[in-house]
Amino acid sequence: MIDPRLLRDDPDRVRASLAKRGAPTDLVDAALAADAARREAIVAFEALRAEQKQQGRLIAQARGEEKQQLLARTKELSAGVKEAEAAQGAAEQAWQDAVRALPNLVHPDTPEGGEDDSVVLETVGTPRDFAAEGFEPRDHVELGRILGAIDLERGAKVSGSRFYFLTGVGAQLELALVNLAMEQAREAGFTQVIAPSLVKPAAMEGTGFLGQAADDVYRIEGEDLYLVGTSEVAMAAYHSEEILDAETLPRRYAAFSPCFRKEAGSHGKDTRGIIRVHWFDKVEMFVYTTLEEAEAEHARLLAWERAFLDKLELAYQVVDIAAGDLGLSAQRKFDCEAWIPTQGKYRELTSTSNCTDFQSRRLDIRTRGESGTTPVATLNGTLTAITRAIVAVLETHQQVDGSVRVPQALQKWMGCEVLRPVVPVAPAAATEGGAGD
RNA sequence: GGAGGCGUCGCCUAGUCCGGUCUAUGGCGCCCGCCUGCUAAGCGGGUUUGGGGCUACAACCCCAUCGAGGGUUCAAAUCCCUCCGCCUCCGCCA
Repeated sequence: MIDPRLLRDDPDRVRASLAKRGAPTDLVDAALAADAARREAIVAFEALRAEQKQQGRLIAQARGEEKQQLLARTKELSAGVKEAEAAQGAAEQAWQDAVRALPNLVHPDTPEGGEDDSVVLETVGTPRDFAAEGFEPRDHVELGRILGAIDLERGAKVSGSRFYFLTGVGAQLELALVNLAMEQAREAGFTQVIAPSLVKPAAMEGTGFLGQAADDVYRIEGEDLYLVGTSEVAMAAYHSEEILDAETLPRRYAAFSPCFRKEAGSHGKDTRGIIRVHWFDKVEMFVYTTLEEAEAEHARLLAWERAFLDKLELAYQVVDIAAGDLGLSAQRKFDCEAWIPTQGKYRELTSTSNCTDFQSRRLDIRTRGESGTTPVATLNGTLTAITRAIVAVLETHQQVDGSVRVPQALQKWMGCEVLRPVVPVAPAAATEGGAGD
């Protein structure tokens, strides 16, 4: 939630931010009206309540006749207090709803507009040129099959579409990626965490995932629990309702957890393979820091994401996500998109968001500064989302005979330099006009 | 799953039976000041959090806050109900 004081003092700034996202600005007027109504209700209730308390003090001291008279009078007051209290509660709730509906203010440098307006900041490495090498790359589904790494048929049989089993070197790859990510995080000073993937509504709500993203969230039937789509949810709620000592900031966590997404509204998109699935595992960086440090920390998170992609020896680009595509919580978001050879394009592998004080206000996470307690900033960034990392690694480092070269950094965790087919494979098809062999 | 115990403003703690200067006690820690060669001790003061009024976003005043939410009552830390969490024992399980 945004700073209510800012809303009151400078509503035009909030309007401008909404406009940049392409969202309706009348939300601001609704929130302002709710704020005025709320304060009015508070004043009314508190006046009555103060009077009631004062009377109560007199009654405690009074005796006999005098006491009876006072009692008669305060009985009437009591009803008024109850009424005013209920009115205040309702006004408070209406105000909460109105303010919480407002998305975070966007960063001044965030590109205006929707999905198509995101800006590529940098391109790193060069996509591998299979044509020059003279063979047609296999996609990760095919590679997964011949390496015995990914079993999609049985995933569908057991759990349905968009599910998979990682087997053999596939399972090894997941563990290797997790280990590599956790090792990097540990060396950078992160605390490693294994986080729960079932959370209470407050955690989901507080991180902003029950807003427009609610359709994508699994809820457990008959229980007041949700399956998280990212461990950001659990890690943001981790310090909820706490005041963190300033000396302990920044607090950096690298959390492993499974992630679950309904992928509602993406029917027909990425139906093949494990690019878009209902469940995957992920190592997520999550940071609590001061508002002053947030932007610099965001740059650091991006650098750590890039360092990891470099270790996987991938070609990728860094994208500054446009305002309309930020989601409720983020002030700014950078995606790292890796080149997927058989798709001929860059696809999101990791993403880092600066949520400033938006989540911490909702979850009540503060720090004690010179000017009293203030909300902290929260930031998150993917170190590795397993399935997409596997797709990029398999497709990028494949060889003509169906084997896959293991990036150097992963070799220590894989215990080998090359993944070899477990079934007989013909050499990949030659590209037309390619060098051949 | 069953039985019992507990939850008070950083930590510990008084208060809860029997509702009313509880406007929450005391200690520890911490902060400020005094004293003092220095330190310690001693002495004095301060020290939950959120919100509102008024404003210089100060000072001051007010309201809420005793795990959470309801209820009873003129009045609730205190009585009643529901929920949550922790501890002990039993059962079960990985």
